[in-house]
Amino acid sequence: MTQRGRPRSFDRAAALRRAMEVFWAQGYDGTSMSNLIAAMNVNSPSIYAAFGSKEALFREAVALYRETEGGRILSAMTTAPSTRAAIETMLRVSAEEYTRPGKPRGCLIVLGALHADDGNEVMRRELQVHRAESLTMLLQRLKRGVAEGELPNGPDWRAIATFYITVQQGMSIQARDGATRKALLAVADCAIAAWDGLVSYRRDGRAL
Amino acid sequence: MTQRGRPRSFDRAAALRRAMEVFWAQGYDGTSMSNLIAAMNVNSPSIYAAFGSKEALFREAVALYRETEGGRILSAMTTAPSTRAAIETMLRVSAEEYTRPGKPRGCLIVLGALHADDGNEVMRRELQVHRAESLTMLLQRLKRGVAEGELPNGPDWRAIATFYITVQQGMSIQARDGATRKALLAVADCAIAAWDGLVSYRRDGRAL
DNA sequence: TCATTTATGTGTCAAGCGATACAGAATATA
DNA sequence: TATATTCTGTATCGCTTGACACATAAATGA
Repeated sequence: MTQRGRPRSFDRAAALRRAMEVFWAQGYDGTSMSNLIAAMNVNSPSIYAAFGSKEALFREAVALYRETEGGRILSAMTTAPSTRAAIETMLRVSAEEYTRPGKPRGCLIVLGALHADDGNEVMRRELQVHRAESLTMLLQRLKRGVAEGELPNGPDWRAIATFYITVQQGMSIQARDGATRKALLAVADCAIAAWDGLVSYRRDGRAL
Repeated sequence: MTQRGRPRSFDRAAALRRAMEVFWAQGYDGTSMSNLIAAMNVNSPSIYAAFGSKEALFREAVALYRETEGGRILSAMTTAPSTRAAIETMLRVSAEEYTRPGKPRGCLIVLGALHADDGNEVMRRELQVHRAESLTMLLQRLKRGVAEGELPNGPDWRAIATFYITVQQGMSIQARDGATRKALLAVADCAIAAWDGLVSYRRDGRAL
């Protein structure tokens, strides 16, 4: 029993990529079905048949973003030789991803649904969960460094992880405002400049 | 020749404050006239008579925000005894402002209109200008430190100013995601931990 | 007292929103 | 070839959006 009925006349994966870019550039609320119809070059009944709803389409777009763009940040982080290099790589690859020519600037997951207006509380919370996962993964990387003896046990690693995630998220806004790749890399360098001081925190929580 | 005609039956300043809080919480696009009518407790013809349009109302709301909430950050920065204290104060006051109980979290100017959907390009650009001004003011404070001999002439002060603004903007997103005031203050501490290293940058741009 | 001026509440406008009903077209199975 | 199945384009649904027309209410000035 193979495929029944009239075959789909458009490339579902390609259409999803287009949708992802529109959501990425304009956010969930800022993207209308008209925008999607134009970008995907697919009429709305076919979009609904293939993806279910605007909400479901956004969910798939976010999943695709995490696999592709977001995945490059993560994999770069996990293959780094040291904890410090992992953080540095995360920030530097983020700077590059957020300023790719021909692509929307900044991060879809950070900028996609920040406000809780009337109907989009669900999507906002889902992106919030994804953002929280980024923190968790960075924190796990730090704790691995501690477990392996690379890093001391004293510092507030959660605070440090939060700091670097905050810098990364701020870079999304900077990218949206037109910051160059070079400028974002300089921001990453500045953040890394804090590392040595942060790692050598004393018991009382103050820098040496 | 005093006031002619029927007097206004609502407090314009109070209604503007209410509007500001709605825009602050939901953004420009995310806020509908229905939301404003409900929050301000004023019917739409009266809103249009008093403020002109949704766009003009948002403009006034942003101006009010800058005078009040934003003003507290700036004045704290200008009265600081040293450049380092100015930056530290800016970040710490930001952490406090972004987590005031009973108020929307994060910064109206940072979060108010990030996307360029169909009709709001004008407001996005205006907020962008305001954000650029924040960078300019911080940079001027740094250059003052250099001029007064407090700081050396070598470091890329624009990059350093951009770094601290990036942290501040990232804090808006963190605040939106529910970060506690304590957590944001810890982020500020981490950012400040970078200061000494940044100030002592060598000619070649690498840390000592 | 009465014209003038300004603000108010009711009701509504055209346009756009997300989502579908429907009939026809294109495939697989029987 | 006949039938069942699935996708396509047209056209439109009910609803919300930002904005405003209109008649009325409440003030001042002559």
